[in-house]
Amino acid sequence: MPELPEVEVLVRHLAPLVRDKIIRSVMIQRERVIAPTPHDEFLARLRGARFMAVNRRGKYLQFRLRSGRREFTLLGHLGMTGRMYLLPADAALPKHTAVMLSLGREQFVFEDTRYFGRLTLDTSAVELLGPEPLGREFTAERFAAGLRHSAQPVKVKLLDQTLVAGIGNIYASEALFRARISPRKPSRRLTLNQIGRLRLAIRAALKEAIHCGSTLALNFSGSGGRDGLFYFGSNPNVIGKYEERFRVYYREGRPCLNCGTPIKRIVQAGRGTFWCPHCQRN
DNA sequence: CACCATGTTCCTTG
DNA sequence: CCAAGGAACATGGT
Repeated sequence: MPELPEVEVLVRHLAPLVRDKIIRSVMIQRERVIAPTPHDEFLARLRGARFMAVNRRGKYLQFRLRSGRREFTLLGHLGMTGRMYLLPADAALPKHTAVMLSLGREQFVFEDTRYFGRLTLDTSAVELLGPEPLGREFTAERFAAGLRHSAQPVKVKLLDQTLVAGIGNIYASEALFRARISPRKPSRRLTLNQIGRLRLAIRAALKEAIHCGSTLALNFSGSGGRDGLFYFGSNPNVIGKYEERFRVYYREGRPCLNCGTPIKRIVQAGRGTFWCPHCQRN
C-alpha cells in the first residue's frame, strides 16, 4: 500500500473515523513493529488515550493522542504490506495482525503480512526526512542542492527520504518518465532544466495518485477485501488496475504511451526500474 | 524450485 | 568520515 499518495489517502480516511475515540485496551501480537518502544511502556501510554488527529509526514502516519493533559504522537509506517483500518469489535482479526487497539464498539487493526511496518512511540525517524514534495519547502533550489554532489543514478537518489520525503519505487519511475529523464543519469549531471521538470513531475504524479485514490470506492475493512490502493490487489469493484494507473511501472514489454517503444525493466540498487529507452534518453 | 514484491536499516567496502 | 552497495528483515504470489 505504501508510498506517499496511499498514505495520504489512508490518513484522510482514518482521521474522522478515529477522532475522539478512546483506546480501551491494546493487543500486541508482533513485538518488532513497536520497537524500540518497550512492551510495557507501549501499553501504559496507549491505554486510556484519546485520538485527537491524524497527520502524514513522508510515508509515516502520525496519530496525535491525548492522555489527561499530555499529548503525544504514535508513529505508524506501513512498510511494504501494512494496512490500518477499523473493524467491529466482535470481528475476527486477520492472520497477520501486528497490533490491535480496542476502541469500544470498534477495533483499530494494524495488519502487516511481512511485518516491515511500525507502530511505535519512537518518533525520531521523522526528523531525518527531507521536505514534503507537495509543500512549500520543496523548492527547486533545495532539490538541486540535494542532487548536486551525488553520483548515484537519479532513480536511486529519489528513494533517499532525506532528499525529499515520500517517493517510493513506483513513483520514482513514474516521475522520471513524466520528466523524460533517464533513471540511470547520475544525479549530479542533471541540468537545472531537468531538475525543474523532475520537481514538477514528482508533484504531478503524487497529486494525481492522491486524487485517484480519493475517488476510488475504498474498502479498507480487512476480510477478503482488498482496497483499490493495493497495487497488486484485485478488487473487482474497483477500476484501478496498475496497468491503468501507472505509465511505466510494471509495464515491461508493453508499448510506451508516448511513442510505442517497449518499456524496459532494469535493476538499480536491487530494485526494479521501469522506463522508456526512447523517451528517457537523457 | 526460482524469482519477484509498495521499505528501511544495518553492515561492509572502497 | 563519507558514499555506495548489498544483505537482512518475513511472507506470499507467480
